[in-house]
Amino acid sequence: MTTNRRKPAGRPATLPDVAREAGVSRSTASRALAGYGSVSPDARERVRAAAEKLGYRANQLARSMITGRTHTLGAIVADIQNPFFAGVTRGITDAARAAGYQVLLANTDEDVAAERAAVKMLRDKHVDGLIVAPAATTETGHLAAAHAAGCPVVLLDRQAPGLPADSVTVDNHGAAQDAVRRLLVAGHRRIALVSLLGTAPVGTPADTPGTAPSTALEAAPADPASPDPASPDPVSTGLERIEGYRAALREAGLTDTDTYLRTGTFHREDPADLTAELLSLSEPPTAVFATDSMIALGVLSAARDHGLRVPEHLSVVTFDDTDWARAVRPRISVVAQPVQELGARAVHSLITRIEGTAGTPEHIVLDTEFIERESIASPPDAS
Amino acid sequence: MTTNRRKPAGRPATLPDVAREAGVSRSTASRALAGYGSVSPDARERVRAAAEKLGYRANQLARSMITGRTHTLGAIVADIQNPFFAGVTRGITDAARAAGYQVLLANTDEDVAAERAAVKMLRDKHVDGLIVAPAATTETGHLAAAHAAGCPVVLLDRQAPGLPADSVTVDNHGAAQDAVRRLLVAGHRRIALVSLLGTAPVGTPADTPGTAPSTALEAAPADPASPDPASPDPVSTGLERIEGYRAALREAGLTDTDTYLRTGTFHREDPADLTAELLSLSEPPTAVFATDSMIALGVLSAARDHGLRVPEHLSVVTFDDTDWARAVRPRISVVAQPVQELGARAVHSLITRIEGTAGTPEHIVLDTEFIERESIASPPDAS
DNA sequence: CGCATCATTGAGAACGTTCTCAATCCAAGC
DNA sequence: GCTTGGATTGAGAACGTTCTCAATGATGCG
Repeated sequence: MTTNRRKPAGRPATLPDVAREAGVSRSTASRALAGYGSVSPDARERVRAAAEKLGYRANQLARSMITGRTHTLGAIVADIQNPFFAGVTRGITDAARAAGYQVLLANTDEDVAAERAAVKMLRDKHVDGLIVAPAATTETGHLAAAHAAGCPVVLLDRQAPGLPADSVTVDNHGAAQDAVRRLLVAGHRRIALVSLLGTAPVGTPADTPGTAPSTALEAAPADPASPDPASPDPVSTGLERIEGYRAALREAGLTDTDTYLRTGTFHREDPADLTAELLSLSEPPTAVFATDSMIALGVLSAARDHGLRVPEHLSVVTFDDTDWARAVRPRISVVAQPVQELGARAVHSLITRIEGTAGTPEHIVLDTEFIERESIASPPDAS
Repeated sequence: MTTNRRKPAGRPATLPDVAREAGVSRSTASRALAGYGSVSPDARERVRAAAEKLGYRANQLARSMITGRTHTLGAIVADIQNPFFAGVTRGITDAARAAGYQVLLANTDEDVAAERAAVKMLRDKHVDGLIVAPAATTETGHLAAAHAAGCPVVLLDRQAPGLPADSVTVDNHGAAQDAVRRLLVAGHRRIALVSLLGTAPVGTPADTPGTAPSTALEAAPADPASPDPASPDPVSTGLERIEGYRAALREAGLTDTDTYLRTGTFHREDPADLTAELLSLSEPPTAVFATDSMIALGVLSAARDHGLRVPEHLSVVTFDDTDWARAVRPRISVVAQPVQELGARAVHSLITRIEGTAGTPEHIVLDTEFIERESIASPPDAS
C-alpha cells in the first residue's frame, strides 16, 4: 500500500511534497527554504535536495496571503508610447527587477478616471506600492486613500501639492528658464512656447472658451516662482515649465510674456496646429520652445509646412533627448532628462517606504542637462 | 458585551465582515457577490448593501488561490524603449484591461538568460498566460515548459519553429520584398540592408569571425522562401526580412544579393558604423533598407556624417512608422506595422487559449502598409 | 397526504504557504 | 542527579476566498 495523498505526476510540487520527500514536517521544510528560524544542517540539506529533485517553486500567491507582501509594484503612467515615459518605464522595470520586484503596468492617457480605475485594480491585486505620474494635480483622493491605507505612493515627474507622498522630479522651472535664456542669448526676442496641458483648457474657472483654437494662459500671479496652487487641473510639470519660460522672458525685460504662449489640451489640440497659428502671425516667433519631444515633432512638422528651415528661419529647443533628436538634420538642442534614473529613483524611494517606516515625504529633484546641438541660430531679422 | 471577532476599524473589510453585516453566512455572501449558485433576491440585496457600506473589495490573492486564475498576463518584450515595442505594449495593456486582465511587464534586452529569468518570476506569480517576443528562435525550452504546464504562450512579432504556440506576426518576407521592389523601381541597383540580429554574429557554425566590423551572411539556402531552420540564434523576424530583401534583388536579376548586406549584433555593433562602412565603399549603395526605426536613425546619422542628402544622394526606407518618420525632413517612407493591433491580437489569442481548450497552434499574420513619403528618389548616377 | 424536485442556505474543507507555540532533545553548570 | 537553556522540531492556526455537500423548506404532482 502506498501512502495516501501522493503527488499526482502532473501537479506542480508543493511544500508538503517536499517535506514528505525530505522526511520532515511542512514547518521545517518552509524554514529551510525560506531561511528563517533554526534548522539543522542535515535537515536543511535534505530539504534542499528534495526541492531540487521535485523542481519545487514556492507559490507566491500563498506566500503573499500570509506575509502581506506581493513584491509587485504598480506603475501608472500617461502613455508608454511617449519616449519620456518609455524611458521612465524602462528604468522602473529594471530597478524593480534588480530589487526582486515585478511591475504591473497601467496607462491612463492623461485621464483621471482611468487612473482611478487603475489604482483600484492594482490595489485589488495587492501591489506593495504605487508609482504614479498623476493625470491631475488636484484630484488625488484615490492616491491619498491608497497612501493612507498603507499602500505607499511615489509621484513621478509631477507634483501633487496636497498629497503627503514622496516624489521624484526634475527642476522644470530652472531647466525651462535655462533653455529659454539660451534662445535669448542667441538674439531671439519673439520666443514661443508650445505645450499640451491637462484635460481642460486653462484659464480662470469662469473663463469663456476662446475663439482661437488655443487659449493663452492668464497672467502669472505676483510671485512668479510659485505656480498658483488654486489653478485648475493641468499637471504641475507643464505649469512649471511655463513659469520658467515666463521668468526668463521677464528677466530679459520682456514684459508681455504670453503673446507667444500656446497651450492645448491632450487629445484635442495638435501641437502642429498651435505652431501653424503662431507662424501665421504678422510678427511670427523666431524661436519655439517645445515642452516635450512629441510636441517638438509637431513644431518641426509645422515649420516644414510653412517652408521654414531650422535653424536658419526658426530656432527650436525641446524637453527630452529622444533618439531622433540626435539623428535628424539639424540635430536638435534639448533639455535632457535622466529618464531611466527618474524611474529607478522612484522605485528605490518606494521600496524604502514599503520596507521602512512612514515619515515626512521626501522630494527628490534630479538634474537636467542642456545639450547644445544645431537647432539654435540667430534670428533671421537680426542681421 | 460585543460579538467577538469584530472588525477593527483600520483593517479592510473581508467577506466575513460583509456576511456578518448582512446577517448571512460567508457562503451566501460569496455567492451573492461573485454571482454564482443561487441566492434569494432579498439576501442578494442585503449583501450588496453591506458590501457597499463597508467598502468591501474582494482580495484577489485569496480568490486566485482557489480559482487558479490571477487575471494577470505576463508580457516579455525586448526593449520598451524601441518604439515598436512601446506601441505593442500599449496595445497589450489596453486590450488586457478591456478584457479584465492586468499586465506584468518584463524587459529582456534580447538576452535569453533574462528571458528565462522573467518566465520563472512570472510563473511564480502565477500569470494566466505569457506574451513573448522571444530573444532566440531555438532556445525556447522555458517557453515550451510553461506551455506544457498549462501556462499558455503566445509569440509576438517572432516565430519559434519548434514551439507549439500561437503567434501573431506580420508578413516580414513579403513586406521587405515589397519595400525593396520600390527601391528597384526607382532605379536603384546598389541597395543595402542594415540590420541587427541575434546576440551572436550570423554565419555557418564553424565560421571564423570576419576582420570587418560586420559580417555578411552566408549565401541563402537553395530554397529562398524558407529560412534555414538550422541556422543559429537570430530572431526569425530579421531573417525573414533579409530573405525578402534577397528575393526582391534576385527577382530583378541581381545574383549577388549579399554584397551590401550588413548585419550586426545587438549591443555590440552600431547601425551607424555599419552604414558608414557601406558608404565608404568604392561603389557605395544608393539606397538603404533599414529593418527597424532605430536602425534607420543610425543610417540617417551616418548619411549626414558623410555629407549625403536624403533622398538626393541616398534613398532610405525602413520598417516601423514612428512619429518622427512623418515629422522629419524629408519625411521617411516606411513599412508600417500595425503595432497596437499586434499587441491586441496577441492578448485576444492568449485569453482565448486561457479560457478555452487546447488545440492546434494558430498563426495570425497581420498586414503591413507601405507608406510612400519623400525619402526615395532615383539614384544620383542614373541621370 | 406522501413524495419528488427545486431553490436556498450554511458548515466545513480546500488552496499552499508562514507563523505561533509548545514539546523534545542534548549538553553544560551547579 | 537535577536544572537551565538553547537548538531543533512538528502540530495546528491563520490568511480570505471558493467550492462541495448535505440539510432545510417550499412547491408541485399524483
